[in-house]
Amino acid sequence: MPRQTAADTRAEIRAVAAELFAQRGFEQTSLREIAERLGITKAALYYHFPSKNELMASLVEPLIEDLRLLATEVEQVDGEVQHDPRPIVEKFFEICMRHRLVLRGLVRDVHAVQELEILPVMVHWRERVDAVLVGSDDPVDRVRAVVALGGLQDTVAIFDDAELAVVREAAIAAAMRALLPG
Amino acid sequence: MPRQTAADTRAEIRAVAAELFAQRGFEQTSLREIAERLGITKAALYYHFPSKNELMASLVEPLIEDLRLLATEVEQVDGEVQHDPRPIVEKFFEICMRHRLVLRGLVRDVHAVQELEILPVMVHWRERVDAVLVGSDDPVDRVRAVVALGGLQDTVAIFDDAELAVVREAAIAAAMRALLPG
DNA sequence: GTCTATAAGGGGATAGAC
DNA sequence: GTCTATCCCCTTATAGAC
Repeated sequence: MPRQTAADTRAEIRAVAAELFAQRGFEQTSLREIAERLGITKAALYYHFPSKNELMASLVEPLIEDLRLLATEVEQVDGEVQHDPRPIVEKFFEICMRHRLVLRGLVRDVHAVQELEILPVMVHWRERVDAVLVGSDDPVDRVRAVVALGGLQDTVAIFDDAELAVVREAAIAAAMRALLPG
Repeated sequence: MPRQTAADTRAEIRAVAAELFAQRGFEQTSLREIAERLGITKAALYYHFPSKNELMASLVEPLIEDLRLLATEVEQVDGEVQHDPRPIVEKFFEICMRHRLVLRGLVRDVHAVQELEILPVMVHWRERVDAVLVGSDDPVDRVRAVVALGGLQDTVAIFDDAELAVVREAAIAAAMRALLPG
């Protein structure tokens, strides 16, 4: 079998891109630097991805999809039975963990998010999850969900991977308390 | 009196820069665009600020100073009497409000923060406030402060100015609950 | 699949006229 | 105080050879 297939290179480009994006943000990561790390040239990147935006979008799409799935899932359950917020909070934390490299990149550079037009999409799904969590779309209620989920997102962005495993339960517990009506 | 003094222009540059930085992040805001909005040229900016970094630093310094004051103040009170976390949380929220334009810029582009070498400083003061709030510097305890203060910071970044006045009390209450030992 | 070479444009910054 | 003109670097992206 070949030592290096197109699929391999594509995966390696995505991995290096995700790492650099997490460190510097999208706009500050140049195709030159991605290529240098892989020992290939910029031009070679264009064989695998038609543009830098397409490359970025291929990293962000799985996060968007997971948020969309969470929102639609919790809305269905919400309509049928009395919901318990804890599983939703836990699932949101897992999504942040799974996509933490991309998330750090997004937090560090929202400009790319605007260019890719994913900001409205993300805000949309977050708002729908917020509404289920607090049972209302009034800002005065929603702010509890913003503090809870925003606090979790910051936790994933601030602590390193080893610490995250340790603080997981305490972070979710803190978010649950933030959610309670005052 | 003159229609346009140096101090006026300097203040206008800072105001426009802060607004653009909040929208786009630091690196994505070019001197060209700042100059265009003011109806002057890039070169004219260099009469008022020696470099782009100096201009950015002049926006961020007041925030840093307020964080430093908060940290040193709460550490002194902490040593003398049993502290009540609520005034600290309220003061942190006020600082976020006062510097919300700069804060939005920082959240959107941490690369400039690295370049200006203010990230270690901010992390330093945040950590010291965290330690006072939870009475420990163990990550498992500290994460409660990260969720609480991070949640407040996200609130200021997400809601617009009109909404912020309304959700203020609910946000602080949610942060206070996140802070409680689990 | 990857290369070299190059186009086209934006960035920060400076010199010197007015 | 602000201008015009310019420098040099870096960026994304493309054409065409191998």
